[in-house]
Amino acid sequence: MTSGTPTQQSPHAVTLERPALEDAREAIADGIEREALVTVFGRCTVDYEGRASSVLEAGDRHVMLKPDGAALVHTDEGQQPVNWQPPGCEHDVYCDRAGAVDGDEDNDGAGDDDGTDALVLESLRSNPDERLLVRFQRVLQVSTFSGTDENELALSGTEEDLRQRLLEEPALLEPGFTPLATERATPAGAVDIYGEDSAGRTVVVELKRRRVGPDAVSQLRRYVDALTRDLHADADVRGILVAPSVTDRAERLLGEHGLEFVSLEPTDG
Amino acid sequence: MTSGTPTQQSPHAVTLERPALEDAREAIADGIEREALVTVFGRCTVDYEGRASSVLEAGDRHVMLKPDGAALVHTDEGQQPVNWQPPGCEHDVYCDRAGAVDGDEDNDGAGDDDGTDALVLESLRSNPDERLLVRFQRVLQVSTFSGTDENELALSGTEEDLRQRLLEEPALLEPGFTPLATERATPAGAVDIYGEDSAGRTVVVELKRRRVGPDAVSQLRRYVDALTRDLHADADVRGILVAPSVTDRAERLLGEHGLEFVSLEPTDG
DNA sequence: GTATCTATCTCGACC
DNA sequence: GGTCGAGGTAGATAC
Repeated sequence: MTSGTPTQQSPHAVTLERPALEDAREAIADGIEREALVTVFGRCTVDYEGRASSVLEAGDRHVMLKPDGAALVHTDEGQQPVNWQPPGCEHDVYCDRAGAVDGDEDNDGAGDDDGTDALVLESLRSNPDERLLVRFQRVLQVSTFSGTDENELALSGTEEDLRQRLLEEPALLEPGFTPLATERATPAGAVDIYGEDSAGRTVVVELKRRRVGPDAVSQLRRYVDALTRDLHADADVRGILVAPSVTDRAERLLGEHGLEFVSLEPTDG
Repeated sequence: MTSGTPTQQSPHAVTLERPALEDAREAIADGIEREALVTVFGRCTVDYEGRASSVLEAGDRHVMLKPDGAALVHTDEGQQPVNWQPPGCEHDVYCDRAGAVDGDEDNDGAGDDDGTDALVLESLRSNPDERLLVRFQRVLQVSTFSGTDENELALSGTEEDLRQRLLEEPALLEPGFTPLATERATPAGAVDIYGEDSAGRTVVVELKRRRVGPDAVSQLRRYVDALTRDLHADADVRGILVAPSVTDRAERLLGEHGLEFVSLEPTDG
């Protein structure tokens, strides 16, 4: 909760269990207003319309609304939400009397005693125009969470680490290699490491932190082609792919195009 | 909750607010045991070690453990979890007396009155070996959720829809185009649509549901190269990229390699 | 299991 | 804003 404003209270969580839909609506609206993280669990349908479109019939799901405008709908399976909306969206919540949902006519669940038929969460995005609609027939829990989170994730073992490693010890590529630039621009994009071998030939290095397939080889090939044209028609440009390993198809592609491979891990481990 | 076993009770949510760490541990262990979806909100540190490694210092975060073994750690920002574990992991929860965390020596929060220093959630994966450790100094809420979710997401507007559209109406590509196969195998991978134009020339079609960059052009190029070699040395193989639009760099690449582009959306909208 | 490719990819960086 | 490439990408599918 990076909303560490001076007015930040101590961290807290407020929960309603089996609330009437109108009470749930009020708690959610209040949570959005106070820029809390809001969760709702209950029986709902989900509709998405935008770049693609989707429909999800009734089931019990967990919905999270973040103060930055993100929305997540999770089932009990999978790491990914079944539906979502990215940060920057406008969240809205309201009760809907008109939206009777077939198959749920006999309102025997909780939250149906206030005359409303459904609690609707709406999340809107522009550019592209996209809309996420979660319609709850029954709400089992609503929570709002506030807190502080000043720290950021420190991640290591990335491609950036691999680059650092190679720049600090260029001989890991091959004896006599001299790095001259990183992120060197070419018409085909920026080259990871640009340098010279012991014979003075231009070397293009493409780094990948993990085992690579044909895509990485094509990428390296585009860089080599672009640099060959950029320098001289008959320039001798070597292309070297650096990664822990390559797939068979990628290895064949490397051979076909006269490219090389050096096995190296992001970390010394 | 697709765990729709015959013994499935009615959907329910159980919540503890500001529990002692040992009570939290018991509720979480019970939730994991009953294959519920478990959430924990509180002040925690997060460590990940595996393909890469990461450290996240103390802050208030929302953790979700799914019955399929997935784990998600969410801050109040971003659509993506700050740390996670994929489905298939083993979840474990225990209280830790030894793990005193610097900067939190004066235990003034809730849940510190039972003599334990931290509540630890551990999520283990094998192949690759990866470990996620969430250590709570303070727990503000624990919830366990159960329910039923029989329905699956129905998504449209995908690349598959684009393929269907083109197969039903091949003239959308160009008059006289005849599709002969989908997913035709080549040494470079499977071609989306393989067919013939009105002059009997082989046509390779690569589909993308959205605006494409250089990667898609390289992919198409690999297919055309592979098929040219596969058929005859002097075979005339056309490569056509079908997508809503292309970037400038991709367009230039298309021209360089004699490939073509047809603008088409996944849906008629 | 490995390999390949799609994705409402998300995210950040750079122009 | 668009473009580009990385990602602990995840997820599906074919081998």
